[in-house]
Amino acid sequence: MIAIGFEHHDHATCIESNLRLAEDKCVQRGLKFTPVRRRSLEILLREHRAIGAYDLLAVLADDGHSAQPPVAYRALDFLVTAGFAHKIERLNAYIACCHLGSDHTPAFLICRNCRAVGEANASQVEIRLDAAAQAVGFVIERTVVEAEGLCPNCQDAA
Amino acid sequence: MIAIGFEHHDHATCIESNLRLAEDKCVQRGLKFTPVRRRSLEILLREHRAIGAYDLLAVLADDGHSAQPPVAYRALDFLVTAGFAHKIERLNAYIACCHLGSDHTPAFLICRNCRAVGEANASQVEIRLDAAAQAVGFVIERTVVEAEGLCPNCQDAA
DNA sequence: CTATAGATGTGATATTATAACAATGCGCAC
DNA sequence: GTGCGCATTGTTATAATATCACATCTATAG
Repeated sequence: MIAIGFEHHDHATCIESNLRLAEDKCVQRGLKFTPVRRRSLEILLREHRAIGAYDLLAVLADDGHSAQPPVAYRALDFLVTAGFAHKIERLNAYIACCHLGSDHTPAFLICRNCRAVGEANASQVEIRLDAAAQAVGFVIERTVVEAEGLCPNCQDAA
Repeated sequence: MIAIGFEHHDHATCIESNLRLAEDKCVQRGLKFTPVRRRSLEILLREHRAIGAYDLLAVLADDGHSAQPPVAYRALDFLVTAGFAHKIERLNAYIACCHLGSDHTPAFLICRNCRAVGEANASQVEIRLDAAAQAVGFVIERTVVEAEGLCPNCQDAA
């Protein structure tokens, strides 16, 4: 299980390539990567932090888009459904996916101080939970794994 | 990893004994198990389902308590902090703990249809995540593990 | 008895999310 | 190319969840 998100990397390239990847996926699947949707993903990609729907909305509004909540929620819903972004339940906030497109069960490492979020693989977790679930006849459809704590930077600051 | 919550059991006894346990814990730790707090836990214990803060508030109001939101949120905060209840992040709702008092990392099985919630042990999950976290220097303080799906009853109904 | 800290009462407000319906645009059958 | 159908977007309103701020009460340690 490898965690991504707290290492340094070429961020401009990271944004570009993920946007391209998303575009490709949309073409493959016949989804419409409209300007608001594309721009929303771009905004999320600029951070490796969780962003609230209303934060996203504020940026979209600056761009000249309509500033009504459904605009942001629809874009987020599209991105999450397409697998381009995830919702961080613990924060009621959203983050761009960093293994864009590949099918996966993410686990998140959430800094309670700066809201930076790292993404790890939780497939092992899912397997174990599934065993427990089967024992009581429960069928799992989706799993949320979120660990809250302090990221390296915020530990140093403290 | 064993899941609890979907089996039949003597519910009256379950409520009674958990309330007594909570009372004991409060005495041990010098916490005040006030009427609103006790009643709130009782309300949560009556269900093995997740209850919204405003649902709880409505019941408290019927009892003659003040119907302002802080009443419910304070009681819930106390119960969660004491380990007598958990918040289900996925639902923004609350549930009584069913291993009351024992220190544990819970994992939840949440029925998306009836909101029934089973509690399993996630200590294995925590260990694995911790390994991934350490690799990037992240310190985990708390872990949320929530699986969403269909409980045995709701599978039959469908 | 009294100072204190924790608990509660209460009104206001912040934050997150959805409903409902009209208007627009875009691909496609004809 | 026209018009039909459907997904997307615009817009208003409102629902659901959560917190702030400050006054008042209560138990209890000293």
